[in-house]
Amino acid sequence: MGEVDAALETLWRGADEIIREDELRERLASGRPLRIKAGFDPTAPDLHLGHTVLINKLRQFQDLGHQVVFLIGDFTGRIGDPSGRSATRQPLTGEDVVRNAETYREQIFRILDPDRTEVVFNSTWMGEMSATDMIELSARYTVARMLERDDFHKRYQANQSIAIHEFMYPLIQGYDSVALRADVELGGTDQKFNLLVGRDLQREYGQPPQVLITTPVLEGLDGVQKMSKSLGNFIGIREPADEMFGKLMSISDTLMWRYFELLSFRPLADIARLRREVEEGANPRDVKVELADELVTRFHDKAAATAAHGSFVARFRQGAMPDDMPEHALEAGEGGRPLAMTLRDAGLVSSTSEALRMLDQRAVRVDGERVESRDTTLEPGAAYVLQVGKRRFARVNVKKV
RNA sequence: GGAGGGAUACCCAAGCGGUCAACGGGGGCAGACUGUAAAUCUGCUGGCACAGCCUUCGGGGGUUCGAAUCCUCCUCCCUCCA
Repeated sequence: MGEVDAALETLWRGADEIIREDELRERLASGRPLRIKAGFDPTAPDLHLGHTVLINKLRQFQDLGHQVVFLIGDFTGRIGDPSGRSATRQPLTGEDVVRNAETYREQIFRILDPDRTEVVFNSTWMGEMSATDMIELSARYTVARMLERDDFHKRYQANQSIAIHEFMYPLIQGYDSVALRADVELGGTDQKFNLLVGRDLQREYGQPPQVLITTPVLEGLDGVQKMSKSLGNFIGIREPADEMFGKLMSISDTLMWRYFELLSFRPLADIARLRREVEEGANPRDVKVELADELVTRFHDKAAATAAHGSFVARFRQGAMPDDMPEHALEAGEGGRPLAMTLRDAGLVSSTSEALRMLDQRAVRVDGERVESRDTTLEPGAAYVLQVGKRRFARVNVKKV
């Protein structure tokens, strides 16, 4: 198998579509470093594993010797949100953008090679466009073609409003490719239309059209909905090692294979072997541990992963307490401190009512001993380890008044 | 500009004068079990100084012994017509 074939095979992994493969092959064969573009929203710089599917692909290109152009869409971000209804969204200031960009850097370089990454802002060229330039750009695309985009099409059919400026976003995104002379652009499957506009505009401006690679949307911890911060089903790449490890262990045995395919860097043959082993009776838990270990190592380091594994086993298999837990010093009134209130004040539950429910459900432990009575009080002058469920701990020092 | 429809707890969604702190589902949490914070089963899912009390059904005012349920005004959303 030739070098180009090997490269293509790597690039296909976890990719949804490559448009067009023959063009990509040709460019890879040219031997020159290609310019690989990926655009990011200037807001929400808290990246999670879902974002890394695409970033991993950028990394693969770097490993093959190509240059990544990490585009921050600050121009569009400063104008407002494209999807009509969220008029309340605050436009970002220049300072916000700079700060967010810094946060991006800090995060993406856990995966990307800084020497082969260029971070650019589209305000650099968009900000200088005159009204004339803008109209010229708009003249290169038609309403009918815009309406090909699924969401525009549906809204148009359903007689829902489409603001004119919404048409501008794909144009601007496409023009970015022109300005950057992108060879390849990566995006989620939901970006396909916008990416295609880039191809058309490049042709309009006399450039060879970029190759598109779309990456699938990663499911969140629930295994059904896409991973997103707002749905709360995400694993942030800046999360502490223990948390990351635990969350990965909490995904279902089925979802685990999807994560292997899209997030692991292990060869596909390895993964196929693991799958076979599980089918033949190996414990899927142990395979999941390997996945958790690899990913925690990537975003922290090997030592952190080992430690996280250790505390996971200790806590969930052997019921041990975590090494560090939040501590609180609280005062007791006459006759001790009611446990329910204390659980609330220590932040283990959100209300005394919830504390009482937890007591009823036999979920509360004090110093490792299960407590069920609603009327339990804690004697002043001592420290206690309080636990709700398997994961919530706090150390409380009850002081005499 | 005109005519209708809607707004219920984290989300979806019942309820249409008392038995409603409000059915059901999702999500979340907990317990059991277990080879995992998998799967499965069960329970819980307004607040409080908790066998009682207090505040919730878009907002205000009203009718009534009693309202999420009826009347009225207001706000917002949607559909159709222009």
